[in-house]
Amino acid sequence: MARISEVAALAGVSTATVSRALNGKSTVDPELVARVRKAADELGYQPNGPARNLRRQEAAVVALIISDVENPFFTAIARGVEDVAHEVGYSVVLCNSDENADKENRYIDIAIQERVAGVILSPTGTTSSVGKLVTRGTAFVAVDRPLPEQESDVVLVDTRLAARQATAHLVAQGYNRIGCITGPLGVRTADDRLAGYRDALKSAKRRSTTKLVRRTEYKAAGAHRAAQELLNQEEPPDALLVANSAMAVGVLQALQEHGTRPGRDVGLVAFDDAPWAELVDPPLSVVAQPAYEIGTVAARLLLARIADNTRPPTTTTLGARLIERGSSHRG
Amino acid sequence: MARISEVAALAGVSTATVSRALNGKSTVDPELVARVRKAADELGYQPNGPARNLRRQEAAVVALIISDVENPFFTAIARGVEDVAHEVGYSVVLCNSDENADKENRYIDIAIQERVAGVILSPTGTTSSVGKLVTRGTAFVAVDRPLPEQESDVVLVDTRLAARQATAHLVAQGYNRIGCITGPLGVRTADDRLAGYRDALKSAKRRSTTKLVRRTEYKAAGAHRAAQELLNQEEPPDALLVANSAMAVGVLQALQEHGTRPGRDVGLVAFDDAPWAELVDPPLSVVAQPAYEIGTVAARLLLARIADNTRPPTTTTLGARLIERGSSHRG
DNA sequence: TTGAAAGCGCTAACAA
DNA sequence: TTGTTAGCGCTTTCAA
Repeated sequence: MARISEVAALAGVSTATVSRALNGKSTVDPELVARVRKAADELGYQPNGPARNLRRQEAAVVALIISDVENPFFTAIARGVEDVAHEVGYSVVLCNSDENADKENRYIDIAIQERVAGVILSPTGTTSSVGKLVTRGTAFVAVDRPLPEQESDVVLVDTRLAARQATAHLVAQGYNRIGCITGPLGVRTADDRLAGYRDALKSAKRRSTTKLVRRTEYKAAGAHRAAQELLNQEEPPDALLVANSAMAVGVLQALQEHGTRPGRDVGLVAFDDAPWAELVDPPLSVVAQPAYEIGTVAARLLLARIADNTRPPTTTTLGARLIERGSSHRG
Repeated sequence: MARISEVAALAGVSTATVSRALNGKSTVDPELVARVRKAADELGYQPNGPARNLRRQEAAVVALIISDVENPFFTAIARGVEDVAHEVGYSVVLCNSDENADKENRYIDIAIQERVAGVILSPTGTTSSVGKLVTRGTAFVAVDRPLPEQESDVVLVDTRLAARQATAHLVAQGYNRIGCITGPLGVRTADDRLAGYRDALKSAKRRSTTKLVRRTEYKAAGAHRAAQELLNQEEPPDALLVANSAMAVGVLQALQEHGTRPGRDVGLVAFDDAPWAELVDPPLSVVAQPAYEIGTVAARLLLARIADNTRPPTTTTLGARLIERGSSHRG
């Protein structure tokens, strides 16, 4: 593979000039730039990234560590990040932590080792290994979930309020025994959605009982089991707040198997506006989160922090939007 | 950030010994290994990746360039690749080409610059810039779609056969005017699915007419328009073969708006077994592709090629499976 | 405006 | 088994 010295030789200049010419540095004779370009093209020259990054002590790369590549909420965030990062010449590498603290930790180590310019991550929540980033001074931004230590920029959705509104909507529709299927204990969004659900029951003067609450992985299978359990209880719920769209799949399956019709028999609101939400019968009421915007905001914050790591940390909270459809109406 | 020389100083050994100890090289006194480990821990030492990669002339990274991060088919491939790569200590960086030859090209350049060990990609199909990889001797494997030049390993699904079987199934169910909504001209899977559709019509002695065929982006919006057009024709189709699950969303929407019931009014089979396929009414018949397996096979082929780039190129073709559900039955 | 040369941090060849 | 040292390819002072 061609090296910079070969380009220099072919163009009849020094390697320093090649470097300057190719990196668009101010002061190079235009004629030399042309000669260098031509030589580089002829040789199919591609700069050696590791060498460049070693010398520069930083790579124009941001790492995005998300907890589930198969969750459209996170892939939408990824698009937001990409679009902003690419505008300013950064590459984005996507890493899938799978809601697993070990994998998260591993990817953080890799990000540090590769000397990426910054990291955006949705922390798994447990013993966040993010401390390493802080001590090393690597710029980073948390998305979707705050960090326990909270020493950084973070982009959140007011998910507790959204859960409260969704639950209040179910109350207003006349449902009486409203249940909740949410994510694992310790995952902040899961906790917040549960808290919002309880907030709403409280202001409606409903008793909230743990019998109507289930916590499970943010996946279809867990939610499926949880819904089955709830439905088979002596006093089953007549409505459910479901904490994400993968879970909604499991819940809808369970309802189907149980011969229970959403809306009429069991009111339903789920987080995340999946593309298929309008296709099921009745259409699924959802809490739509501004995922793409989370990504763009996070990327801009990260770029600002890369430029100046002394900025005070900020918290950006975006709103979610309840979209009422048939699954939360008795009619 | 701590350097290897600091670890060496603290442990009272040379940098070479630190390097050997930390990389698990055969011959180091166990006692020294312990001392080095301790020193490294104390300093929070993380090796400098660019320096290591520069020296080694290769990074233990494989780049996976897929055409749509939001398509579950590709994210499932990504999981397969990850699982295999991680087993042998490689990291995977995921890049989203967005079905855009420029972005694909850009990511290929980056992969070359970063000296990744190998590349797995679903080529956009046009003027594949993959040639660069070949000339540079970077290992790579194509997935989902073959390359025009075809000088490499490739993992495919027999999508033409699958399309043929799906169409034959619609014929067998008594549908007469079967249409097809497929992806853009030049995208191989789109072409193949159309060809399989035509194969089936031919063996069933049905006339195939371009009036019942539409080509569009592999997205919901395009398929939605296409379905509307088809339905508003004088002689609308009474069945449709749809080339992926994002498109199926658009088509189902169009049918809903048109007051047309899948199965009874318009038979429907779509590619890709989305998690929601069983939730719509009637459940959607699909062609399930072995996406995860594509990923694992591709990753293993890539590893083999990294180890030995002189292997003859292979083509692996996996089968797809037709899952008949309500949307392709008149009853 | 250009070139010579140092040096980023690591690994591996060679020497001891 | 361990240490010394060269050098991976680039960018960037410093000098001309």
